[in-house]
Amino acid sequence: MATGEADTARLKSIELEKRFNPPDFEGRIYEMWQEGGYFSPESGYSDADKEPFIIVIPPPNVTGVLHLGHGLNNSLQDVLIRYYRMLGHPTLWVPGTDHAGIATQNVVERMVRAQGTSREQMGREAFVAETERVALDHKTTIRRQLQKIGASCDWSRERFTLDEGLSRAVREVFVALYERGLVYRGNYLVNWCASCGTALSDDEVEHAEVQGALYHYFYPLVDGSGRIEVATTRPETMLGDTCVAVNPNDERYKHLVGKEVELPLTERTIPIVADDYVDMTFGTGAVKVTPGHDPNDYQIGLRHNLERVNILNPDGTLGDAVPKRYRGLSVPEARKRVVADLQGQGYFLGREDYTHQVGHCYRCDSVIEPFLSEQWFVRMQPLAEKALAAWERGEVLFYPRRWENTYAHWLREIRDWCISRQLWWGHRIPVWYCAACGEMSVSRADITACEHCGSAEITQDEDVLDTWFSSWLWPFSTLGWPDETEDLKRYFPTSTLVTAYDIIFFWVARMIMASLEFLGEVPFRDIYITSLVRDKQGRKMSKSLGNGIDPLEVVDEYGADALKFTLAFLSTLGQDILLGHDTFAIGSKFANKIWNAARYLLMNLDGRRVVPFDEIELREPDRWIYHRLNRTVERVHSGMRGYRFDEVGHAVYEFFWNDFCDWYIELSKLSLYSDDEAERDRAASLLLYLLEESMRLMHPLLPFVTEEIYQKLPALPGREARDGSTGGAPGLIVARFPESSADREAPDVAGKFAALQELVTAVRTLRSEFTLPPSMKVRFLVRTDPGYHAAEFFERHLELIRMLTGADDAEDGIELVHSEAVDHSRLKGSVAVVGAGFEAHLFVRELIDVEAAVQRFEKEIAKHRKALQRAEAKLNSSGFLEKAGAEIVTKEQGRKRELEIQIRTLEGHLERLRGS
RNA sequence: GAGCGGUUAGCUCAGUUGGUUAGAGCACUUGCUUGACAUGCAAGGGGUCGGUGGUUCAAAUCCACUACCGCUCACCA
Repeated sequence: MATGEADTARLKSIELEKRFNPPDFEGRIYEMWQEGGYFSPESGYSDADKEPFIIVIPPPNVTGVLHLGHGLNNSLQDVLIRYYRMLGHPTLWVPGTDHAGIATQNVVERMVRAQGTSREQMGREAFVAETERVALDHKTTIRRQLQKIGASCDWSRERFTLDEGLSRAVREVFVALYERGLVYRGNYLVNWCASCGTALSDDEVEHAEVQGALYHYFYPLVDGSGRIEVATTRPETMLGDTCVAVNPNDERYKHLVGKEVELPLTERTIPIVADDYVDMTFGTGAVKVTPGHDPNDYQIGLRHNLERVNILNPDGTLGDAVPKRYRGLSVPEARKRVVADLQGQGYFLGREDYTHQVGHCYRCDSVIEPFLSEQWFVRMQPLAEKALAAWERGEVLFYPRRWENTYAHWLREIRDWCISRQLWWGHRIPVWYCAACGEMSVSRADITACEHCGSAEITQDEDVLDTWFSSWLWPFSTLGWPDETEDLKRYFPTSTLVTAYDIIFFWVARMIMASLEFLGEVPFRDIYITSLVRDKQGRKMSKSLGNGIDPLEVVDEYGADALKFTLAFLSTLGQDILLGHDTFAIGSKFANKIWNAARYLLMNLDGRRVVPFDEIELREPDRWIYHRLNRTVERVHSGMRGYRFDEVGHAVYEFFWNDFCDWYIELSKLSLYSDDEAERDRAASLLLYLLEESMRLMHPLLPFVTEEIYQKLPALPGREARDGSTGGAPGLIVARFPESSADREAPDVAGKFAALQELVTAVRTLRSEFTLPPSMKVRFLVRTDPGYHAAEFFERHLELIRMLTGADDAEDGIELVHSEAVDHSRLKGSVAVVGAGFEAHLFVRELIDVEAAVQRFEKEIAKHRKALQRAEAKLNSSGFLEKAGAEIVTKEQGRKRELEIQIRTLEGHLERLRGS
């Protein structure tokens, strides 16, 4: 560079706030990103030849606000998005929310009840309008929260499952599946939640063990020839019994098959039938059968052509099918009365405690009743087969792999999907029933006349569709399907799905089904299953336990970077994360470290000139740090590719803190404060280049602090931005991600530098053990074995060693000797520390406790002897010598030699110490 | 009943294809106002890898059995 330009290129020092305070810049930085349009795949900062990288957000429910699970999930999505964006891929993260039918309706119902009204009083239209208002509110909150944690979603593409376009997708799919015979309507036994007032799919029922009872009683034979004893956990259902079943091979009952029994408490008589289903060994071997209220009984009923008696009303009370005295009672009330009546009338035989599994509503935890009703279903078998085949062909990959079992198992055991919900909040089922001809019309568009007879006397199905019936279309409905939009062409299929394991079949498997059915391909290739967030005791975070952590509070307290970095750092593949509030100190401390390192470097720029990188002579310590950086870059890339966020976090943490701050910045002080102007420029420039590259490397994990620092950096010549301009990118967010390169590899230098670190640490350890404060300069002599690989390296970096060990500044502060041994006379007054291939003698004998030093040596010798024994044992074993690889044997031999030397050396020192 | 995961320092977790003295963060001990950082610097102590048996020259790492913890799935009245 021409010296004439020098003055104009002189830098001023740059001030960063002394205190690292994320709120000072996070909001401003996010705004800058948004205004720059960087969140869009068409930002102009991506490479034309690269594949787009697309994520669709798992849409949070509009029921509430984000919890820490969302914090984790979205932080990791942001890490991926930012990484691929910096790699130059057109990158799109589609945000949005889910209308969450039951949950949201429940929330709003509670709200209106608190206001003294009710859903029924308000009427459907007003209630839905109110729900829309609440949903909008929550959508706004959720968006703000995602922005606060730094999510770089493309907000111009935000979607909601009830949007016009997505609703059209829902209709298209419903009607198309109906046309293909995959959607049907029928009167079947479904899971009914009386409290929510709706049917549920099988997957929405959670089984829990309940302490109940097995009630025994009998039914008398009509012909008076005897009786048959049954046992049940649900005696009240006997009011809907339509037969008693026994096993056809059961000798005890063979003669009774075909006979009738009286059904107590009712006026009815029912037959005894033979059915293979009945287990002769369980209970009495005779089963009361209620096809209207038990799935097994339902099957028996089909086989024997039995009547199905529905004893319940939709609200869970007993209905008109039962005798008057039981009508209107709740199930528990009815159970009591039935048992009491059976006792009163002499049918009751006793009860025994019995624990069994009972289905509960996943939303409200009420007991689920099998309930006979008219519902819409999806025939899942054909869809499941496709989804299974796609997985078998390797078209989707789970991280970690073991979740594929969950996926495959669910698909193999697939059952039809009940999709109607007796709710008001959701996609209204697009079916109209005609009062005139009795036919139904299934239509993509709203209709005003019956498609069969043209009558206007039609009414739309009152029910709405299961929320998941819209969620399963999310990866393509958000991109515009069923229209053939540009987005759909460009950005479907997406790249990676980041979600939790509890919705693998609710959502993940179904999305794959829907995509295969309607787009002909899987919606994403990689499925990253996040860890589950728990509290420090390992309990699931929940509202009722009050042990949840609000991600926004974490952001307020520590900053969004701390949230993101900590979660990534702890995200090992398939392990739950235990978190307390203070856990986020991990990220917070690291961000603080970054801030302060940058602050220090930038405050020391006054009068410096940035030397173009190509003109800088890289010396050994520089080659060492670039070697370390190169290895780190590789670790980061492989960690990102394998969704090993913990690896990525640890890699950058170790590099930046341990290598760069603890060693490189420290050693650079020698140059940075030298008298030589050119040397200072050289050092400052290298530090800036390293800082800049570190910011790029760490940006996905700590986007805010790295961007803030990046914005403060002076222009660095030779750094080309993604848009072709020089001196850097307009935002770190679109700067180039570091790539590893072979010419940065310097294993030889790295090995020597490690030796230097070993020497420095050894000296420091000795100082520390004898409490020689850093301010006390010491004099020492280093002897290296002949042929020691780092001998000349030490020679070349004597000043460095001097600085790092706190050695005396005098000419003879450190002396290096390369020979087998040192004259004992020269070691008077020293105490030694022994390393592999070298020993250091510190002349501090009069300052230390000799007895302590003796003990130290004894301990050291004992340790080495043990290791030597192990090595010798190996080398004496013929098996080892014959079968182990030559390399390993050589290594072991070298190790043995080294230990022998060290022990001999240590023994010599010990002797001299004792003799003094 | 079936399947899956976990069991490694006081705590929370890493540990690639089996190969030297098993790592990290936190906590702990000691010493430091060392030209940015006490959210810091330097140094240190602390595990033989749940148990048993096996394969191997060699196992935290592979195999079998077993114990405990957790999760998921499952229609036995």
